[in-house]
Amino acid sequence: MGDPRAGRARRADAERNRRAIIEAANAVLAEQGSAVDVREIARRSGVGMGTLYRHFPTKDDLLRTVLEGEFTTWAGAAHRAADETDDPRRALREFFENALEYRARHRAVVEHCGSAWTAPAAPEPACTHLLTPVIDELRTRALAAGALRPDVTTEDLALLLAALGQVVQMTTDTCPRMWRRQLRICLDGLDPAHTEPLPRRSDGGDGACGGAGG
Amino acid sequence: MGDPRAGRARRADAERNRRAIIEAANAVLAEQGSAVDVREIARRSGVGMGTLYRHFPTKDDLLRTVLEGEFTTWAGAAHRAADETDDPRRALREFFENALEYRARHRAVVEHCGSAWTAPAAPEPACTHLLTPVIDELRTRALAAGALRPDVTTEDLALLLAALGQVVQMTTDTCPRMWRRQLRICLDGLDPAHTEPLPRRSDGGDGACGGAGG
Amino acid sequence: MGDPRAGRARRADAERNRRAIIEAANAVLAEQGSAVDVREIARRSGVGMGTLYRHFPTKDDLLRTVLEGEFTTWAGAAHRAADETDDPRRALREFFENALEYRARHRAVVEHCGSAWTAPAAPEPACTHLLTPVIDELRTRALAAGALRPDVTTEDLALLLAALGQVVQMTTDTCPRMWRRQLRICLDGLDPAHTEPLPRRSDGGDGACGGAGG
Amino acid sequence: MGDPRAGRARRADAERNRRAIIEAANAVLAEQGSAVDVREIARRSGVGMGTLYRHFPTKDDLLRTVLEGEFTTWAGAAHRAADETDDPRRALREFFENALEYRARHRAVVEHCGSAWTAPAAPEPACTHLLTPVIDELRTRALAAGALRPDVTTEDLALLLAALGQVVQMTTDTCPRMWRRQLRICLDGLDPAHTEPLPRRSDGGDGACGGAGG
DNA sequence: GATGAATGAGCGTTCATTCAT
DNA sequence: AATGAATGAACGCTCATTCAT
Repeated sequence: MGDPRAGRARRADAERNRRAIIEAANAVLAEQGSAVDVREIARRSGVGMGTLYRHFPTKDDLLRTVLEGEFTTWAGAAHRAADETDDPRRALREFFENALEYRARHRAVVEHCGSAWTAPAAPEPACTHLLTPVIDELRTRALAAGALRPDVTTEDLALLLAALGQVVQMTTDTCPRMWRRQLRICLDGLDPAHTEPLPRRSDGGDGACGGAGG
Repeated sequence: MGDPRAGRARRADAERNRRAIIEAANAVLAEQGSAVDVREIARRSGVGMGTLYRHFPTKDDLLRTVLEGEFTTWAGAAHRAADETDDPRRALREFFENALEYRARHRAVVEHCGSAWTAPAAPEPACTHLLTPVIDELRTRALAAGALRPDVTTEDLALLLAALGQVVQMTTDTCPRMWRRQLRICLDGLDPAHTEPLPRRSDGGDGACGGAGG
Repeated sequence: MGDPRAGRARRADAERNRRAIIEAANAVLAEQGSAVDVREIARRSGVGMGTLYRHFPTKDDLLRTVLEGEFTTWAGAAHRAADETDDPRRALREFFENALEYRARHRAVVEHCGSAWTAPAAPEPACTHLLTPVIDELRTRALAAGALRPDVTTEDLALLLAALGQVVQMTTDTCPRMWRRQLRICLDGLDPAHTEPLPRRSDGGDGACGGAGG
Repeated sequence: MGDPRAGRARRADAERNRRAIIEAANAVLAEQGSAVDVREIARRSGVGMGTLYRHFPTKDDLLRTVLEGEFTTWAGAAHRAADETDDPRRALREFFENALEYRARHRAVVEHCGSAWTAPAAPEPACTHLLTPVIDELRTRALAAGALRPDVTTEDLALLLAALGQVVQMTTDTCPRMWRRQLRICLDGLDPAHTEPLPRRSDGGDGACGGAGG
């Protein structure tokens, strides 16, 4: 009680718990998707339900935190990889390949890849959007190098990524290398040799889908 | 025995109910996906639980019936549309467009589009597979006309369709015409101008993913 | 409508249906006990639910009818058998043996053998009680021949029969001849060599259990 | 971690609940048999459904626990009573009397008394079988004292007990002392004065009913 | 701060009985 | 009179969240 380090110890403990929860949740969500029982996460974390709910007042909060973490580290790795690659076209291709090889195994990640569009006003500001800067960087560089259709937007690439993520999920158990074919098709479709402009995001009108996109 | 219309009258009424259930279920499943409460379907059908379960002994049976119906009419419409179109490339494009415009609004349909791969041995013989013949026909014709990369399989096209269906789901509320862009990219990627062969479905070995592929 | 035989034909038809229902119900109740689904009975009868419920306004009514029938034919057969047997002791033994061999296979019969005591005022006047006269006849004759403890009542014998019926049910699948041992024990216990009087049915007081007992 | 009493305190409360559930379940099962609604048990326990299902993951588990408890205390009491009684014949009689007086009121107990035979391989290892040792002890002692027919097995006694339990159930409401008469008859039938051997459990053949019998 | 027991609305399903035809 | 479809309360069970300790 009077020990001034008690508070600190608590803090440290709490922080350890928080991390344990996130880590366990990450594993479980990767394996089983976001429909898992919260108990399973608590069990794997080694903490009680109360602790879990103290740190994350809602299952959704936990989910969001985990996904933010995943997307953040993902974005970081992607950024570094991009910086190491000189050829912008190859950088883009490898970004997709790595994403689909290493991230699309994570069921909850893939499940929520589309949430940025599904519920853009929902309290999920940071998730898919964390990836946006990297994708945009890759896009800009590829564009500058003439390695990408000129009117491809970041959103386009993000949506293609999400879509191919679903393909990975669908086929991973029965035909794990299948997605490489669809990826190739998409990448080829992004080739600047295709000169016809892509359809407008909207017909005009007011609802121009919010994003600046380009 | 007795009035020959008696049996039929009953039948007619029951059939009306059956259809009402399927219709309501279809609507509900389209809106909310396959996780809905059966009671909601019963409510919207205007029938009691017992009636629903008399017609469909299991929620899954109902689901399957609805989806089979949906896929069957879809396949029929696609077939007719294909027959009316001379240009094989345009036929393929319009198949995708119609599919994504009219079918991909249906949450349960999209949810189950990947089940052929996820659980190929599951008791869902007729669903995605109902579409296979049409896709294969379109593919063959496009191939013959030199309007498609030579090694594109029916599976490839089905997976692209499923993937783009997810894009529709993701964007339909916030940017309903968005998917047309990703579709264009994919279609362009299918162009025979891309001469490099697609990656093999598998690395060799025994697990060649089962499908003949086409 | 005007045909005077129409009514009769209906009657005949109805009677046939009624008998079909009873017969099917008997079979089903014998096999599966009184917890069966009424639909199963209707199915096996070849009639619709409405017909079944027209003849028997309640599952319980049907049950009662079936059981009354069973008990009646049983009682008749037992009566005839008793008349054919001179030795009263043997007659009693064979009554028990036949009952347990041939009747105790009927699950619903055994289940309801005790209902005479469980709910004596219930609307089940005729069931176990249909057997009472035969048992009483056997008892009287055995008593007269000095082949039975003097104060054994008809109720005593009926209860022993019900109890042994349970034994048959318990053991029929795993040890089908087992009940003969317990029957022997009971029969031996009924031997007049046992001179000590049986306990009084009640402690006196008013509730003398209703029966005259015999 | 932390207060060592914390775990225990919870435990104590949970234990109280667990006991409350068992007690309430015991009462309800005694009154209404094993077909009761689980909600009724929860209600009477004063706990929610979740609590009940936390302690007993299945209705069957609860049932089993209650019955095991009931049979265990019963067996214990019977054992102690047997040890206090010198006269083996009287010990056997009093065992039956106590069993029928105090245990056979319990509907679920009586319902499951026959399950050892009905479903010997079912997941009910401990129930009727808990009683076997006591019965066997009583039998052995009675046999040694020449107070029992020589070829009476433990199974015979258990089946007689189950059968008489049914008699208690049948008569308890309308003639609560009735069973004493049938018990006397059975006990008299067990007298070694009856020298004729009991029928064999089986006709020979292979299916010798599994039990060693004793 | 941590614990994990408790809560209860909700889910998929069954079945005795009623009723339109 | 016969049919069998319709009804809906009830059942066994799950799980996101709360709360006493």
